[in-house]
Amino acid sequence: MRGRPRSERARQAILAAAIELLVEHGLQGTSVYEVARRADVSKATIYRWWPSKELLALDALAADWEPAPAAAGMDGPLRDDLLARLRPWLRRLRRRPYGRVVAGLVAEAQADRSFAEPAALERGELPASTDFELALDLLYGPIYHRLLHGHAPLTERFATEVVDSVLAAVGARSGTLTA
Amino acid sequence: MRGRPRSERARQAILAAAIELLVEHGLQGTSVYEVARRADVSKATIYRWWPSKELLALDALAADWEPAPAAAGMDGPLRDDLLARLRPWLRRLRRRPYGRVVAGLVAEAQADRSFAEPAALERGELPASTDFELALDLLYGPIYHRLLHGHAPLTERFATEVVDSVLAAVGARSGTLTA
Amino acid sequence: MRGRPRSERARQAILAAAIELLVEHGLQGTSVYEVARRADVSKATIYRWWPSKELLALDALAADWEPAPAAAGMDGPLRDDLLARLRPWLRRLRRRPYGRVVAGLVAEAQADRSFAEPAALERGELPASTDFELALDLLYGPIYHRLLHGHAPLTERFATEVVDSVLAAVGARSGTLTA
Amino acid sequence: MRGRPRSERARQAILAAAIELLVEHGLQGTSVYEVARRADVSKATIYRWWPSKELLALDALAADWEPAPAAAGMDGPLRDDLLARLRPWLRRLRRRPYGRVVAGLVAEAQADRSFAEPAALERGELPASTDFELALDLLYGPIYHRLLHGHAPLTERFATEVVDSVLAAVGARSGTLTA
DNA sequence: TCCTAACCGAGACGGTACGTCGCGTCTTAGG
DNA sequence: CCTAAGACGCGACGTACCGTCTCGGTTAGGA
Repeated sequence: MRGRPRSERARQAILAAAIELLVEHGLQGTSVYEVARRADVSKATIYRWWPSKELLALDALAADWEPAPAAAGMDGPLRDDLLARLRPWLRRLRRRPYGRVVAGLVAEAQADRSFAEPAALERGELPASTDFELALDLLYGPIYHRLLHGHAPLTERFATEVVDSVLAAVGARSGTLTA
Repeated sequence: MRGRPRSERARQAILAAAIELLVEHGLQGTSVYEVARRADVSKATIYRWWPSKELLALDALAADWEPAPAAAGMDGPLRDDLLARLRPWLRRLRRRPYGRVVAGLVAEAQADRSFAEPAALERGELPASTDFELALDLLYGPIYHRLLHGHAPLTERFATEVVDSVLAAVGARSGTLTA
Repeated sequence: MRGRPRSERARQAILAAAIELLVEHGLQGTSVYEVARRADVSKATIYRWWPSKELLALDALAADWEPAPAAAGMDGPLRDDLLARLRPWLRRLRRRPYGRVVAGLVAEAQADRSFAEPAALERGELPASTDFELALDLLYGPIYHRLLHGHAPLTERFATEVVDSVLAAVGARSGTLTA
Repeated sequence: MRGRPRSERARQAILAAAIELLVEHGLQGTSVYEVARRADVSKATIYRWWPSKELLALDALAADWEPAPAAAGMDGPLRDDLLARLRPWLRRLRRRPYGRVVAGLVAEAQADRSFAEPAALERGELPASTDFELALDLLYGPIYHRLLHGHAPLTERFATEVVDSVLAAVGARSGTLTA
């Protein structure tokens, strides 16, 4: 590889400054200039690596997301598995007011659906008749709703209730679920 | 009251132009100048009656919402009542791609919670132990999720499934409801 | 005329700030932002009326040029007439170090030739054989040279010498001039 | 002296690319990056040997100037000597549109005065009363004026006329010279 | 022969200014 | 009192160049 290597320090400083400003002021309220200033970096350096403020925000969000906790067991009952996945997610959402950022991003792009996909379907635990898209809506919908609406906290109990609600719904529809 | 009266023609033209541009380009992608141009109206006239672009968007959205269908019966079973309320809502959402507007508004303000509040609680039909906030999340969450995510259509069937899911969940938690 | 009228105050403040910065820092060293700041004006207002920094500089230069002193008599001998025109010009050039600005502008545009054109030729005082372009070079060239080079002052005596030089040259070539 | 020697190929390629771009786009319109690209050279290599774009331009201009034609005889009459110096200069100026470069450089630096200085003064041919600075203005001024203004070609005849004009002027002032 | 200093290309970096765009405010003239 | 027209201050946008700075790789001497 030729040329001066990309500055790792700059990359991290940019992402750190970005997430800081984003959770505080939201996507609209965050200017690239201010990110550059806080990161002690040139604005051009930001645009060299991120084509827009929005994609920087997406990246900053992802980077702030602590590395997935191994996701561990794939073999327990579905309920436990879903909870094991949701809980750390909510824990992170509680730690910082990501709502403003996510709301801004939702206005531009689509969220990623890669989270639950492999989890349930591939293991065949869900009744064959289950509408998978529906399950996603029932699972993610309430969480996003509460996150964006901010009318109630994203507690552990809430996670349990959402998961149980999905399982009850799916079970009710198929009449087969153990849950 | 003296002086020239407010131009009703201008009001309607503004709202019509606004909703048109909003569903096409989203909140961010819509400029007040362009709304004024399309409505053949002065920008100042817009700001005389709406304090900001966002509030204009909210108003334009509300105005485009066909007048509520009387909301009629309050006395049927809860399931029928919820469905009677959701169905016309989804019908309107299917008519036009409101997703982009709503996403933009969510990024700024909070949605209104006035819809379901009177419906269920006041009638005491929900089990006493029910977490009302949770019910709201379970009901609205999936709909917003599908609206904003756009991964599947907001069909009548979807409405039924969401309502049934909420009732199943609530029933499961309280041990009393089978719907 | 409809709409808010252009702010005369802004126009003058912009031109004043511009010429001030231009004579101090030259064309390159003057930023539109700084002009805006000093004039207590928005940068957009500048670009609304001047398409570029260079054209603003040209305008600022012209505006700073005190209104031509009537140019009066057209009937004296050519020598007196040329001197009457050159003197106030040099006086203004001495007042402020326009060299830096002019140098910058010369690098972009062409100077105006409207000054001497009507003066001599139309009065037929110059010998018919005179190469008019040459006369212009002989008259303006030394002045610009001294202005841009800055190696000697633009004195009254210098003006006299340049004019006499031109007349001597032209007389020598034609063998007819009174001078 | 150890280490890899400076690449002569790079030096020449840089100067060639530079003068090419300079006469085409002027000093402002020429970017160091583009010079590097055309010369197939690193930008750092340019800055290792030239401290700034302007000094590179000066060097490129000098390099493009064909080696002085020996300047030969110092013993002829002044008129012949001046013409012998001016003619090749104008010939070069006709070859390429150096005007844009020179204008750019004038805006930054001062031209060199080394050309005519030794020529006349040291030989005592000019009347003692002559203002030497004035002679320089009268000689160079018209040439620069025509070069930068571009209103007429820098012909051989023009050179003759300028020289004669200077001599006439100087002669007229001193009352001794007829040239 | 191989070490090592000075070179070279590539290209990322901090800065600074550019010219544009949109917001929400204002100042006119006119209905 | 309302309206259209449109200029205004503000502030962010994304781009372009400047001159500096690492990198890895190349090319001579001197040991």
